[in-house]
Amino acid sequence: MESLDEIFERYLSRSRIFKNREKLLPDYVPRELPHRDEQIIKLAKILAPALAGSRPSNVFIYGLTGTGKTAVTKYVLRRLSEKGQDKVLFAYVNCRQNNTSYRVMAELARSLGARVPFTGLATSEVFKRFVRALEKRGRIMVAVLDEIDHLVKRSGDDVLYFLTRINEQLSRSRLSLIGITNDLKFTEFLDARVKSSLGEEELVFPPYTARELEDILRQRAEEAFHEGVLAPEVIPTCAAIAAKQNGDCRLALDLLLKAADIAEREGASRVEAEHVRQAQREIEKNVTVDVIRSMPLHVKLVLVAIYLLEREGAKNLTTGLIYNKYLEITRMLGMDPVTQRRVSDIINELDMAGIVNARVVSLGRYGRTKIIKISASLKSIEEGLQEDLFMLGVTELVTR
DNA sequence: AATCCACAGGAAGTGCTGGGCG
DNA sequence: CGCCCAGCACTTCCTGTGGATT
Repeated sequence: MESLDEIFERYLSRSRIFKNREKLLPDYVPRELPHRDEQIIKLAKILAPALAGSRPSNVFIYGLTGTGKTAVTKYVLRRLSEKGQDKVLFAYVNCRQNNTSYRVMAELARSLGARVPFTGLATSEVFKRFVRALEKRGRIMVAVLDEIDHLVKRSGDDVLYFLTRINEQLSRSRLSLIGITNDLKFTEFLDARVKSSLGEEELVFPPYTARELEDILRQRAEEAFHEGVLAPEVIPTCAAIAAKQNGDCRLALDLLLKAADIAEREGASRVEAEHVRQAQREIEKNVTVDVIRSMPLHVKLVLVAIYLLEREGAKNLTTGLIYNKYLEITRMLGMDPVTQRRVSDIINELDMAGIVNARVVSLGRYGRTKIIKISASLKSIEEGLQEDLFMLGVTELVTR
């Protein structure tokens, strides 16, 4: 066991591995974005008219996670605002975090300095405040709606309808929209008018190949690490793992960061390929554990039911089977159960979160149901559930 | 070809929290 | 103060359905 002194000392005496750790964090936008020249130029051409005072076309950006959509957008906007001084207004809203009409509008209005409480107002009131604030500024505004599919799936396209037509209500100002999504089929859910308006221009981001990921990592590594601290296989390993995950650059960078963190924690002088593999396991586990921890109680109880059934060796878990087990658990705890309808939704939520795998099948005479399988590791499920079960005094359910 | 199971999953509504606004 | 708002977890009521079995 190392002493506290030793732990703090390592940070005081500056890292042996990191030169600048921040350059690997997900929200850092580097000075150059390798292999995205085409997209950068196209986006810049679309947005450039803003500098001349005319409204740029709306843009729709597609691409899987970690293909550089957000980075390219932020990069181009940053360069544009450097050139345009305060001619152009910008707003960036992440619709995964702000996944309701109200919250998106509140973010946009706030970016213009309007005062909007985080709850309490009618959405139409927030619309009004946004319009008023924008009109007062008398500028062109470019609003980025990142992960816009989350918004539409939850709250419909009313906000988008409003935003795409907002220019009719403005005389001194203009609004352009950039919609970013990683769901390629998502436009199907859109109102035709919204779809055509938002899709005035389209931009596609293909996944990075392993080679391209290596280039990116090398460039970042140069900024982030001291020379010679990476074993030669480290970058190719990160790139290869991430390339398998749809060429997800965010994952590649995260792997590199975590691997280096692990190496540093160990007091190693170099990052080795083994650290990358450890990092991979840690990332996978952390994601599920965090997701489970933050879930409402009954979602956890349903997960306990699934977990127990799976451990009992039950095959072909169906909704009904799980519901019965869940009822048993709530009875044991003396709690009121939720309805089967709700449990059906909970199973879908668990599926969306990647913790279980649920698919609807028809068993003919034996009805139509969902077949559920656990897809996360049992260990991380145990870890995610532990605290709550401890509070309920039933830890023994999950630990043997 | 008709039947019928075991649910899926849509629509609308409730009760609660945490906040407006005048 | 009273009334209104959004969001969330959840309920109630409901119609729909793929395909093995009759």
